[in-house]
Amino acid sequence: MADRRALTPEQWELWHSWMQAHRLLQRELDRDLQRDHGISKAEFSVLVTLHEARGGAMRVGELAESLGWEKSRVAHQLTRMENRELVDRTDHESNGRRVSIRLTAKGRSAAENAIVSHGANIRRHFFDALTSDQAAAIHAWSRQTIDRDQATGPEPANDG
Amino acid sequence: MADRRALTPEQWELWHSWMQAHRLLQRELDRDLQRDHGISKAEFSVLVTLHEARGGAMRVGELAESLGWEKSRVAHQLTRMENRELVDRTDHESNGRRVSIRLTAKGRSAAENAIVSHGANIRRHFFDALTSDQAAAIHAWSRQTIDRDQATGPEPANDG
DNA sequence: CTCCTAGAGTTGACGCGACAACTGTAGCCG
DNA sequence: CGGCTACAGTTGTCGCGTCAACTCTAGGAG
Repeated sequence: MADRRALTPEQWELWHSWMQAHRLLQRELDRDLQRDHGISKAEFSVLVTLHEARGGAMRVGELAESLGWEKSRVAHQLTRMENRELVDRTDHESNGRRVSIRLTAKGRSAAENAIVSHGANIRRHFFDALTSDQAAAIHAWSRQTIDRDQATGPEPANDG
Repeated sequence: MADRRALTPEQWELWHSWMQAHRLLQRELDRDLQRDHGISKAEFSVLVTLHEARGGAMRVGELAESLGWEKSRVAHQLTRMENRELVDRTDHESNGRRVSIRLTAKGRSAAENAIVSHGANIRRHFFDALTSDQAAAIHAWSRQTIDRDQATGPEPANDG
């Protein structure tokens, strides 16, 4: 079934390029965000998600679901962000272990300031250098990969 | 209704999908490699690069150049791999600080065992979900991004 | 009531990756 | 010779991300 050599040299080259390009892009965006707004892109994602939450508060599980992250990752991230006073955790009154996550004033303003410029950076570093064919290819692969993963291993908590 | 003015909703969706798909893929590949061969993909990259080196030895800088990694990253990785007895560092004879990196027997066999199955996993999780047009588009973007990065930031330490 | 389980959330350990600061050697120039 | 610089490599620190193990609460079965 499988060839002796699983991939051709061209495929290895493609693979290597793809990984490296992705890493370079991530580094670039993270640097920009850090320099201009003092936050990382993981922090950005959390801030924006909270900012868009109606009521301004979410539970950890909702955040994880909405971000597509594992809960433990969210918990760790929130710990770091709480230390930096971007969010706070308030015990949900009388509701046991449930916790409400909220933006602090600092977190809110970081979210609002960062969102436009981060979008502009993504555009500059990514979309501007992308043909529509390339965008379509990447999008198709991404959707497919996510769908396949959800089909084969629905590990991230999925209420249902 | 976000303040997401810099990018269209479709672009944000593409971006978000891509980030997540990439992470899922990496996790999948890393899990497979860990389960089947007891190594990570970072370790795999180093092992294969050393395995293909003529003479079986490389210096840290060559490794960094060949992998497209920063030297500090290589040094940290080598420390971990040395602890796990996958490689060893031998002082280059009488040549001051220069160091030769070599595979151990364990490292060599890990490399040889892992390469086919990792290739097969990459194919299964990545290439099988791509048409050749999509692969070409992704390859083009990757090369473009890497070239652009090398043009804009070749690090001041490298050139006089 | 007590035990048992399920779910939400947290924690610790560990590896990856980036950056900055450091060590040590070679070579050059006064 | 002493000092300056360039370069190769290492180290420390920190944030990200995963996994496994843990705590705490609620709810159900005996």
